[in-house]
Amino acid sequence: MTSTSHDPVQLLRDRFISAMRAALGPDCPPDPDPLIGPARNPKFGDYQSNAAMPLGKALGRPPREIAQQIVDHLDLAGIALPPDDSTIAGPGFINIRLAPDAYAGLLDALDTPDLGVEKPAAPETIVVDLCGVNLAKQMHVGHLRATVIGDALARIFERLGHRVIRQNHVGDWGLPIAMVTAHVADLARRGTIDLDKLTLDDLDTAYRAAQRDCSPDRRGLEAVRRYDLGPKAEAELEEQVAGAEEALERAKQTLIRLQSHDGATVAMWQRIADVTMSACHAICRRLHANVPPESAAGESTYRDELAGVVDDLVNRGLAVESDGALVIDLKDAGIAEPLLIRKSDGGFLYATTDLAGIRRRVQKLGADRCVYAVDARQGLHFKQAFAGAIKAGYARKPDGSDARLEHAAFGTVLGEDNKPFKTRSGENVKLSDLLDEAVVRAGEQIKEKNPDLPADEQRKVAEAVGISAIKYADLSSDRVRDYVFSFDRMLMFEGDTGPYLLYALVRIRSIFRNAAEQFGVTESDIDARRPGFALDAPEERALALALLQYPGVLESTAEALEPHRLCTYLRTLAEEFSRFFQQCPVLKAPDEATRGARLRLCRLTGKVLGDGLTTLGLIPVERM
RNA sequence: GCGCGCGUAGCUCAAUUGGAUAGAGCACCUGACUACGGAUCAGGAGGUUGGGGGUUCGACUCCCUCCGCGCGUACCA
Repeated sequence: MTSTSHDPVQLLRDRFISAMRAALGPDCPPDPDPLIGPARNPKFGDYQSNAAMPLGKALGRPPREIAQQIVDHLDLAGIALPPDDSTIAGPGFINIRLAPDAYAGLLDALDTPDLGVEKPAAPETIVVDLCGVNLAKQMHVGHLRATVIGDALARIFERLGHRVIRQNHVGDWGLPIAMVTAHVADLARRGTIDLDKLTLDDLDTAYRAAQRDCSPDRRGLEAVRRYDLGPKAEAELEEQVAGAEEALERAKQTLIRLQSHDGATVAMWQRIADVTMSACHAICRRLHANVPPESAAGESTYRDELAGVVDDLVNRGLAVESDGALVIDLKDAGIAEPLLIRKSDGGFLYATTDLAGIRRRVQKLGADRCVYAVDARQGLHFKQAFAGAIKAGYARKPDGSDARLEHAAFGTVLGEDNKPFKTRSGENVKLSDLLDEAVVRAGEQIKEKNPDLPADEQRKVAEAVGISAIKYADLSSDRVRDYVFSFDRMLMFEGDTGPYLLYALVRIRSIFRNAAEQFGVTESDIDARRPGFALDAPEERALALALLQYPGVLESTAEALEPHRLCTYLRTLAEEFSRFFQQCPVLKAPDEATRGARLRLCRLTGKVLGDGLTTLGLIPVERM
């Protein structure tokens, strides 16, 4: 497999594979992996191969001997310095230092419109489950993660040239939704609310009221009777229980009417859906998360498929009865807990819907890969649903293989007290309030640090910085871990934060504003003339090495479904740029050639940084 | 009970998936042509990677065991 890549890792990989084949002959594995990566420590070189040690183990020979053999057959012409005494080190590391004149060529090759990211040979269709709002409920921090992480993953796939289909699996069906529908209908009938001016706040309140009204306090009633707390308390609770049972019954009737497409009931439900979804889409737009209306694929859209799914599973003997319910046994997949697909009362469960969801994604949407950005607490559920879907053949692709089904699980957002992020009274924090506060705080800092910014730009910048800060805080640590939500930390303008990354880009923009003023040179001039890279200073070479890693980082981020890798990379890139910027004068460079070379380096850094930030879903600005 | 996840510097987090002397940021200390945006940079200090055992050339990473925290464990989604 030859590569036309300009990514040094790929180039070195090809050279190493040839060398390994030549050096080891029949001992060489059929698909040798040279294990090339950026050098762990710059003092050893720029890149390293770790292939000799595992080979030594496999062949039962000293790894250094194997390393020597590989090096003897290694042709590094045009890429790296020829091997010397320090090439093989330690137990058998092979260290590579790029040839000084290779840097410029590699960077020049990277400086294409797609920044070295090659179109995939076979683009995949990847369905990303994200956002997952519920009808009649405010979005909160949980939705923040599902939206921000899901959108970032989707953007990364898109950036790599895959076909991405976003699915907002809206919780818009079932008894809880029927409860709130019935409740809102009641309120409307009594004239307590105005349907024309219905807000999500109204619905959120109604949702909780409906939940309460439909939960009979039987334990309370028992307790009152057991401890004989008096006829008054007993009567109150009896009334509560009776009322709740009645409300629950009405909700069930409402659900039946919904299922049978009763006009007035459906209209009420639709009104609730419209209000919820327009609020959801407004928040997503504000978050710069691409969750368009057409990505909505609520549970309701599966309602007519569920009976078919269950019949199918029963007919094929995959689902069996157990205690009156229907289950799929998954012991052969190593899962003790069976997957419930129908309740003993005949109702379907969310697993049923998710099976139908997988079937639709793979069979109808053509998914090669289904990614679910969903809370880690759903781990067992997805393990079961995936195993069940595979067992049922719902994940089978036309070529006979199974689509990849992956749960991009994320941890809980915690408050400063290390407990799940809630208000003091134990309520979920509204996502919109959270965004507001981040923006206000960002605005205060911007006003202080850059008072000359016109007021309207200040507002725009504060919005971008505040939102980016929240998103970066959510994306920058390992997905599955819980993290503590702290405005103070995420909005620091230094350190590992969104604002710091935005700032690095702002400095580059500023250089070009000055370059235009002082020398009449613009970014598009640099793009057109493409002045040669110089890369004499160590800071320039370090920055160049960082830039060259970009395509590889995007790949590994997509493979692992871990946006924090891209975050870490961008922060390192920003740091390398700051070092370069500190050490190497650009506009005050000693001569015109150096100035041009450094402007070109700034330009390319700006492109990669800007591209990376956008790919994560952050919002770059010109000034801040 | 069983299962899953987590435990790394005072704090918040990384570690190319088994590689070299475990790295960053905050906070702390010392410096930087009086600043191409200092919202920066250079340096210092800070560690028995929860404990113990094992696997091997090599372990934060894999296996066993114990401790602590969180979550999940069939008719809610």
